[in-house]
Amino acid sequence: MNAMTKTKGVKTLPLNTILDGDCIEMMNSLPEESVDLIFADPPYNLQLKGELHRPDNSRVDAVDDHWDQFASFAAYDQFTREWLAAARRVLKPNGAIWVIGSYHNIFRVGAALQDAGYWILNDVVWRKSNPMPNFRGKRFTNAHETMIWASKSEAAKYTFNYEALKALNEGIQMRSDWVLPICNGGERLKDANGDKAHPTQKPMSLLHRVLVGSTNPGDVVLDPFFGTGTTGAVAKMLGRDWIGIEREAAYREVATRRIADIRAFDRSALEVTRAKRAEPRIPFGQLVERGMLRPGEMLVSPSGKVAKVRADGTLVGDDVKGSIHQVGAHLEGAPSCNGWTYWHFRKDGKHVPIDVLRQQIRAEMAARPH
Amino acid sequence: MNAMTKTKGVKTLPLNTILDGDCIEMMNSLPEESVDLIFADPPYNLQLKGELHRPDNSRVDAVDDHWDQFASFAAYDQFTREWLAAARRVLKPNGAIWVIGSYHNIFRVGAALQDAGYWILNDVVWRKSNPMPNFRGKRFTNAHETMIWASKSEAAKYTFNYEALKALNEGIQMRSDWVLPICNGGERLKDANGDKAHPTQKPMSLLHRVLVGSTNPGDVVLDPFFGTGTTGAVAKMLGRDWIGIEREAAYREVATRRIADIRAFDRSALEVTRAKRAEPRIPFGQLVERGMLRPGEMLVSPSGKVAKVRADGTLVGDDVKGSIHQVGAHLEGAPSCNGWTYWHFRKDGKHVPIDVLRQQIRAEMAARPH
DNA sequence: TTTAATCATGAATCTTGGT
DNA sequence: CACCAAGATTCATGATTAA
Repeated sequence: MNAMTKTKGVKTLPLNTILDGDCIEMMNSLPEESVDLIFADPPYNLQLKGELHRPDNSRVDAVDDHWDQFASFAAYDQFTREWLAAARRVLKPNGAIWVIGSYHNIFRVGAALQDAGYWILNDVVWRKSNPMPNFRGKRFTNAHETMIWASKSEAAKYTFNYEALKALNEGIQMRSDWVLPICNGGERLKDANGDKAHPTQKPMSLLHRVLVGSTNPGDVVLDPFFGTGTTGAVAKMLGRDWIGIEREAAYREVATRRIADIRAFDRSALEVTRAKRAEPRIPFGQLVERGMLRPGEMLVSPSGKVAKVRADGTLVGDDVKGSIHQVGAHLEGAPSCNGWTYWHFRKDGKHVPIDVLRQQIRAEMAARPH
Repeated sequence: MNAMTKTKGVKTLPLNTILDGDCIEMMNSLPEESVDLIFADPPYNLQLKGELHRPDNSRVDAVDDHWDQFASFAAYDQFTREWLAAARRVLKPNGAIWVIGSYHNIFRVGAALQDAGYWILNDVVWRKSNPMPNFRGKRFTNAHETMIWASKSEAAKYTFNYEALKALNEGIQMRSDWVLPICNGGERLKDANGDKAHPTQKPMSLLHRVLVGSTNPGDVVLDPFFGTGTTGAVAKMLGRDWIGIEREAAYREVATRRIADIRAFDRSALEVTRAKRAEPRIPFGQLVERGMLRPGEMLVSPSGKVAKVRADGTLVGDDVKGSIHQVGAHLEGAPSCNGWTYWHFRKDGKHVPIDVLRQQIRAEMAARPH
């Protein structure tokens, strides 16, 4: 599945390929609003010290020389703002972006994201289980990196596979701090000399969690700083389409070989636990229509409130009538109420939530889709 | 020890007192280059919209105080730059600053710190052991806050008590992520009505680690957003001098009473700081994320039942899907099942319990406990 | 008196689809 | 766009109440 067109625009989307060139130019060559997710691992600006030289190469003596400091950060800021703008252009309205960085650059990236109109959803800390120690004992072990997850706008309906992430975390909702080992061992790519092929290769486990959590199978994932292609490798595994941009030929070659060796997981393994919201909606009245509940039958709540079922699928209680949710909320004096779990009917002398009847209908619908 | 003079300047340093007024004006009234450390917990600019209810319909008591309201990012940035400039003026040349924040404000603060000429030494993540959950399941649990530790300049000889922190951390060098509980229980200050005296009181354990690590006894610690005075309380305990600035009379009164009750070098201060070592709970999903098992791979049980691994760490078998424990229990018709010992994967033609993979991860964690 | 069950709450940018 | 209604959604901890 190469170079397929997925948009209505004139330009085609070069799916599952690595583009050779500057990330800003290449992003600007792609169709507008065409990708679902961007994962970006931009330069960390660690060479800042080197940029603290004047144009004539004289060394800056005073460390509080604001002009030089500003000039250096300003250059990084300008680069950041430009690639974030280009990224924004190719992102679908309901798309999202992840950016990873360290304290050297992440504050500037985060501020630029906000200034560009992105809406931060979380900052996520990758807590390294095996970081490099601080050898000189002058600072804290730099044991984490920071990722920012942001939607294109405040109003965007971003993808978040809450239930899948909760399942990944053994039933407890996923937190903003992820403990994962750094990339080493067999996963770490080596060049012909046996040296590491890329200085900052990210672990696949990190991308696995990002892509399972914020994309669906078939989505298009763009990585403008592709490096050795961890994003593409995990995207292929997980049945997502990907686009990489990388200037360095050596990285492109390593990434190409690497991704070619990846086998995608079969489709059924990619199905993840669905959110209830994705289930088909069943009006309460259908339970009455199908005879699962009889008009006139009394429902009870855990707190002992009662209401009577009417033929049109509404309830009537003391002083109130309306939907199962409205009557429940009114009787509890609560701002809202999920009537499906609140109301119970009597069966074999026991109280059973009416939600089990809804589940029966859904099971039937799944067995006979039409 | 009140109102002692510790500098050569004309102005005196109002040690161990709370100054009433705007933090910028009050800092500008202090002598230049007179304090050793600044700890700042500025407004976060949360920009909350409507109300939020827990699933049980109770209302979340949000931070909606007037002091956290800013008209725009630009207004917040200007405020930040002004107080950071004033802080810079009172800081000794070898002094340092800590600022705490969340993703709402910390990127702007960090960029402003760098622009003002501060030199970031570490960003430190406070990982909350008991954060508030994300009730609506729309994002990751916001389980951490970020602190930036910066010296006044790149050349500054900042204080870092490496050995003390290593001792606090059971002999292993202190990392940039600190697991500490939020402030609750008896430590949480209450007002006359029994409500929390301040919406964002920080735990003493956090300040303990900051002050042990980056000050010496007799140093002067300034907190321009004093609130209920956690910084002053811990400073007094640890034999450091402190200066607080706080506009709200109610907070000043609570802080004054609180600090008066503190006894220096209270043994309990040390006990509070010791973080409990987290139990190494390993979600099954981590085996998938780490590539130890592949989505689509089949697991078998001793009784011959089979199930397929999915990308989100759930299993799917005949007629059932869920966690390794749920699926095992269902297939055996048992009330419960230990999936770790029940399920086996195939390796070199043999069936190996998946618990072996969990033990591998635990062994890695034991070798590198943090 | 002891133990178990229940309740309260924390720096939160916390829904979605139809009319 | 506004408005309305359906209905989905929580973890750890300490205090309080019940047994």
